[in-house]
Amino acid sequence: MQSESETSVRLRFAPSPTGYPHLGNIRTALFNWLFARHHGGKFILRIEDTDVARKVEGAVEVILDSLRWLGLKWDEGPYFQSQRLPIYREIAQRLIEEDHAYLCYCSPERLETMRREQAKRKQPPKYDRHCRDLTQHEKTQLEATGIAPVIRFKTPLEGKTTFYDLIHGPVTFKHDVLDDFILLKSDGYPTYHLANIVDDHLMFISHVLRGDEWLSSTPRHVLLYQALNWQAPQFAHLPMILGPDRAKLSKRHGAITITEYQRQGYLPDAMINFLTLLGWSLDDRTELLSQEELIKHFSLERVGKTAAIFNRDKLEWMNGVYLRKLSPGEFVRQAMPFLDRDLPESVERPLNSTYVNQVLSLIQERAKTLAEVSQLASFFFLEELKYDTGLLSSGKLAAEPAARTITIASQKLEEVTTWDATTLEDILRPLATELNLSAGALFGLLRVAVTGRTAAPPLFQTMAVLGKKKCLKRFDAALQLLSTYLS
RNA sequence: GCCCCCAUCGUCUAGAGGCCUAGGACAUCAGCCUUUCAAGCUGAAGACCAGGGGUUCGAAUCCCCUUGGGGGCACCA
Repeated sequence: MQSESETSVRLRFAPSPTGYPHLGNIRTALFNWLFARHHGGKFILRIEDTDVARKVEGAVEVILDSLRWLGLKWDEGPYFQSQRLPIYREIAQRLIEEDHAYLCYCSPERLETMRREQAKRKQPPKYDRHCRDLTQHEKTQLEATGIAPVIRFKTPLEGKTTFYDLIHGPVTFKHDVLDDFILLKSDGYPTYHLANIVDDHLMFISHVLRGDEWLSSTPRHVLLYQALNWQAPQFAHLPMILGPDRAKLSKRHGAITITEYQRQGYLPDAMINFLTLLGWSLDDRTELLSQEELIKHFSLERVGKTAAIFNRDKLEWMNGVYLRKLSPGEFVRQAMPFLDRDLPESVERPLNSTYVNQVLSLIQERAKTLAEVSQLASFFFLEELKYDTGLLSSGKLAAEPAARTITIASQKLEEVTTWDATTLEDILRPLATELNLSAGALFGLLRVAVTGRTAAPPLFQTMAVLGKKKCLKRFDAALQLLSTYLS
C-alpha cells in the first residue's frame, strides 16, 4: 500500500460469509462503490470470516458472484480476516499491555445466568466486569485451571463519546451504557469490533459506509481507535432496507438473495438504478440514471435517513424500462440463456437463432423480466398447444360458427404465397366484413387458435413469425378441439 | 428494561422558514390509441406533512414533549 493511501478516499465492503447477500448488503456495497468512484478513490473488498461457527460454505463465492454480476468491481482484495489472525492477536495483546484490555475467564454459563438475572430485574444486559480488576493471585489461579480466556476491552467507566456521522450528524453515547465487550474470543479469533477497526486502520479506509444497525456499535469503535491512538475514519450510517413487515431484512422475508434476482431475470443496471434510489435521490423528478450519471452525482448529502421498504412493483417497472432500452440484438443475447433454461424440454435445442430473433422482437416490449420471456414466447416454440376450448367459443352455441370461421380463414390463407404481416392483414381484415364480424372478434378467435391464449403479440406479426405451415396446422388443431367439443 | 436512530401519499421520494392550495415515480382507477396484451399518451384519486406545544410577521421545514416505528444491548456480524 502506497503512502498516498493515507490521504486518499478508500472505501470497503466488508461482508461476512454467514449467508448469501441480500438487497440490504448489496445496497451497502453499492453506496460504498458509488462513493469511491465518485471521488476517484478505491473500493476494497474484505471478507470478515471471523465467525467459524456460523460460516456458510460457498457464501464467499456467492458474494463475489453477486458483485461481479452487478459490475461492482473492487480494486483490492478480497482480503480474508481469517488469514490475518496474528495481526489481531498482536493488537489485542498491545491493548492489554497498555491497560486498555484484560483477560476474562468467565464461562459462557456464568454470563448466561448473569444475563438472566439482569433480565429478571429489568436491567440492561451488560457484562458485570467480574474479571476487570482481578488480583495477580486470582489471575494466576484462573490461569492454572486451563480455562481459555477472552480478551475484553476496558471501556471507560465514566464520560461519553461523541462522533460525527456524515448522515446523522453528531451522535453521543454515555460510556455507562456500554460494557466491556469482547475483542478476542477464546478460540483466538477476533470479534467484529476488533478485526474491523484494525483492518480499517491498516487498510487506510477513509470512510465507513455501513447500515444503520451499526450505529450503536460505533462508540465502541471510536473508543478503540482512541485507545490505539489511531485516527478513526469518517462514519456514515445508511438507512436500512426493511422487509414488507417493516422489520430488518432477513431470511424470513423469503431470503431473496441477489443471485435470485439474477435468476429471475433482472438486469444489473436496473438493479443498480433501483437500489441507489432506495435512500438516495438526485432531485424531485429523475428516476432513471445510468451508472455514469449515478457515479457523477452521488453524494452523501443526498442520502436520506429513513429506512425504506423496497417496492418490488417499482423494480419490475424499472427492469421493463431497461429491457425495452436494450438493442434488439442485446435483448436476444440476454434472453437466450433464459429461453434455454425455461423452455420445455420438448423444444429442440439448440434453438434456431434466426427464429429466436424474430420471436423476441415481438416479446421485448412485453417483458418485465427475462424470466418472463419463455412464458410469453412459449407458444412460438411448442409443437402442440394446450388450451381450454372455452377460449375459442363461449358455449356450444358459438362453437359451430367459430369452427366455420376458422375453416374459411384457413382456406383463404392456404392460397397465400407471400407470408408476411401486411399480406395477412390485407386478407383477414376484409374477411371480417365479409363474415359480418367485428375485426376484434375475428382476430381474437384466430389469436386463440394460433397462440392458445387471449393475450399475445399482434396477430399478423405473430403469424408471420410462426410461418404458414405452423399456422395452418394450428387452425386444424383448433377445429379438432371444437369438433370434439360439439360431439 | 436501557440506549441510539427515524417520522411527507399504500410504497420509493422532492422539500434545507415564505416558490407548498406539498412536486415526481411505482402501484391503483378512468379515458385515448388499438385486433388482444404490452408500450405510449391524458386525466383522476391518493399526504389536514404522526399528534401536541412553542419560536417566528410566517413552519412540512427550527426547538421541546408525546406517540409510533426501527435498530442495538452475544465468545454474531
